[in-house]
Amino acid sequence: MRDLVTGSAPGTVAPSERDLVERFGVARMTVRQALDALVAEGVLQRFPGRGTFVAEPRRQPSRIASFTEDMAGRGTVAESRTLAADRVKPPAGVARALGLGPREPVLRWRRLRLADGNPVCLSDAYINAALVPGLFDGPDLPDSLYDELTARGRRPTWAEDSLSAGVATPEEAGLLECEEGDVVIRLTRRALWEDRPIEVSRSVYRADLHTVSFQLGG
Amino acid sequence: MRDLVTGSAPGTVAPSERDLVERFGVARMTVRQALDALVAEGVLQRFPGRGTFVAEPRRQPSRIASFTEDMAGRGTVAESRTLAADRVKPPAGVARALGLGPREPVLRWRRLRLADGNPVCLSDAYINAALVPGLFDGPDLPDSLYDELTARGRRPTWAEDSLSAGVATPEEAGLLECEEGDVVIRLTRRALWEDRPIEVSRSVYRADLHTVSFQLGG
DNA sequence: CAGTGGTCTAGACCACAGT
DNA sequence: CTGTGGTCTAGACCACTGG
Repeated sequence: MRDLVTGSAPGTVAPSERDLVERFGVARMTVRQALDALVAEGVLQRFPGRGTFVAEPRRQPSRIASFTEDMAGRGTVAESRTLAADRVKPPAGVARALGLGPREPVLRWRRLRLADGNPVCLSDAYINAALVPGLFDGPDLPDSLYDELTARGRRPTWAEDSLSAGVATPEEAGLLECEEGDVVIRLTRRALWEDRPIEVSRSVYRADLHTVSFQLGG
Repeated sequence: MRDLVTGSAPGTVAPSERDLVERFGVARMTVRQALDALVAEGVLQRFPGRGTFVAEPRRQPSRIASFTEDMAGRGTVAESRTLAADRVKPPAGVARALGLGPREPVLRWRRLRLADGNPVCLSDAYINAALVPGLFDGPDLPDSLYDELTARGRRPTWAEDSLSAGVATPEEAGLLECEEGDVVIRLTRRALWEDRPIEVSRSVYRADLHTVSFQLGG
């Protein structure tokens, strides 16, 4: 069904509903339900009295992207160096954001992120261990946190990113290969899976090497 | 129809489809179409074999918000002081982002934004004059750009916000009542209405007074 | 005018939950 | 087992568009 229109240029007329009824030997309500799905996806657009047309591709709001995906979208090569991957007693703010008590197990994954070879970001991801058991137990660490969460059916379904700006601490400056006091962007993400907090991350970006962007819908 | 469930606690069972058929003396396909709309809105959720239930309120991704709306969402009072509202020859970058030639008319609205009385943001909004004719021609300026665009059926349908960080210039520091060299967040918005660029704005926030956040979906 | 999508009817059979 | 939503049929009338 989808084959009839996908690949067609935006603005192309789709076959009329009554056409499809004959072609597939099916009731019109059935045709409409199939078309309804495509309309909901934004593939088709209906105009009463005129017909059904292939829609202009919709601009999408930002989805929840990982660093790797973000960089891929910019056409730059992301690298990652793990500085720590362990079980920690979470900082109080992180425990609160994860909705966990101070004793509940939390995994931390500290990474230095490079874009095209330059150190742009230092990130600490705190993960609710109960939702991703054995994450660090394999012989190797996962290549990508979000790929691993996706593979386990735990990819975040909602997230809030909060951005502030400040200056690099001595430790941050050392890792990011910049000067103490250089301007940095601080990004905190709180990510939920099915309304349960699964990941809280704190990232520090070198402001001279990185801008952060978001696409917003209607 | 909507009255039957709205206001009910999440998790409440809705009347079954066959119930509604009898109650309204209508065909089941008709009932389903009505329910489909509520399901699409996220008000209801269906479970095959069990029934239809009032859904948990969905977390929403960020919509395109104005400064005023953003502040209202945080429970703080927004004020605005207009520093300039005029027709300008746009900076080259702005003209490009608006998809206009350097000669086409662009309106600029420069405002100082206060939150709870503190100057937190200096913003320049550049507006495609052709899409909002006579915006500044009335005896008074509009109270809110986005309210005015909404009233004219021109509220942006899509936008991209890009964030970077830096330090305040002497001019910015003077207006924002901070020190030259203080850390600031720079936010550029490119807003489209029906795929046509309508507004480009550049805002500078005092990093010590403001954080920016975005909610992301799936 | 003929053709389009929008809506509706009064049935039907299916797969699936819970008892 | 009964009741639920999921899907489907073979019609019907309406409002709207375009020639």
